[in-house]
Amino acid sequence: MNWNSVYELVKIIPRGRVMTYGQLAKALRLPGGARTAGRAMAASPSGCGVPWHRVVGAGGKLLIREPHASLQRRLLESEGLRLAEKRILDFTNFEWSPGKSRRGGSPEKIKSRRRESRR
DNA sequence: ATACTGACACGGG
DNA sequence: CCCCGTGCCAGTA
Repeated sequence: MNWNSVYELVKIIPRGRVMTYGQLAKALRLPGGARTAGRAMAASPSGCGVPWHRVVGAGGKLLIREPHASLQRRLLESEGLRLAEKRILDFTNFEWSPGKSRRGGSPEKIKSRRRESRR
């Protein structure tokens, strides 16, 4: 599969922001949903401009296992994100969506938008 | 070719 | 709040 689209989207995730696999899948309309997004990220070339560490599980959960888990945590902390043992604290404040390129340092509150797509 | 696993998400206990 | 099971697609053995 051509994960190029996925990588492109991941590349445009601003520093200090994160996106979930599900969101990625929805944005690109990937068949299979988050699973496919996860696969794409797993196949993402290391150290090639793809900030894979900015992609996390739903709710900001850190699903990646070692040896990349430590690296991801370190990178996220480096970007100013506060991390718990298994998830990102205040994740809702850092969740980024394409189109809402809101730069300004302090993320605004995100409205509770769930279940938008209803066939 | 089939079977199993995997950087997921959601529902239920 | 936590953990477990299922559905999904693609890649590898």
